[in-house]
Amino acid sequence: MTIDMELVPKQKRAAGERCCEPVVYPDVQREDALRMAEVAKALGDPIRLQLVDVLRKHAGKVCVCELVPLFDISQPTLSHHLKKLRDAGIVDSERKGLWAYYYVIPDALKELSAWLS
Amino acid sequence: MTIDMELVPKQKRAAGERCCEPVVYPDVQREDALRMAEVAKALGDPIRLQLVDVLRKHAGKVCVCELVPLFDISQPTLSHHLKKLRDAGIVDSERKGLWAYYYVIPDALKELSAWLS
DNA sequence: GTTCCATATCGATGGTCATCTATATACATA
DNA sequence: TATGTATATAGATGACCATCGATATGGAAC
Repeated sequence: MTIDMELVPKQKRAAGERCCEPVVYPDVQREDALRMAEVAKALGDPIRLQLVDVLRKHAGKVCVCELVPLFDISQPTLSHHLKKLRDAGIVDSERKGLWAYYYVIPDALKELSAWLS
Repeated sequence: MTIDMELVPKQKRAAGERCCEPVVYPDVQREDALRMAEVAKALGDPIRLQLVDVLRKHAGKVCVCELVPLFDISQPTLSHHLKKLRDAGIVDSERKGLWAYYYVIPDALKELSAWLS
């Protein structure tokens, strides 16, 4: 890309000095950033991060009733966190009678993980 | 770990049925989760995620004056985002005269990246 | 010294968040 | 049908967030 000289500080431009190397536009476009930031935001709470950690450790699906006693929060608050994770597309759930089973959606963390590494 | 039978629903316990496999405690402990969630939270905004993307593309340090025109936000708002990233330990800055240079701290994203993959 | 510039901070605003208690929902048991 | 149980939703509260315009800071140029 070219440099818009209007963006280079005037006082230094006269002396031919630049503040730094030409800037590089983000490789990550706005839409990619929105998608990945949504996932990162959902992981930006320690309880949700631990929830995802527990769910990922299980091959199968985990009952909410097993998750509640792991955390020092009320059941509605846990339910709220699970909803946040579901809204972010990280987990999904399945109902069987009274019980609800949650699991991590395969590849849900793939894009963010790839960008991070 | 052992299962606390008090946590297993009573109606099903009588029949010997379990809701799911025994739960596994998070491998990620509270302190690890706090640390990683702090990083994830800082990346949980599309502008900050793009900022980190731009900074990572540069070997050296990038002047704030080059960053401002890349985003459709005011200079104070950009400054606020850079502060958030610095508070999260993701970036650091250096002043030279009027200009401020930001760069990604090596390995700042390492722990979260490793956990994600 | 005075003016100009890049960046950071301040103060306000409207929105979102995590959490709780209380309640609803929907299924199971007796 | 009546009662109990697992989960979700509703409503409230106090804290935090992204954003802005205005201003402060502190260095550079004239």
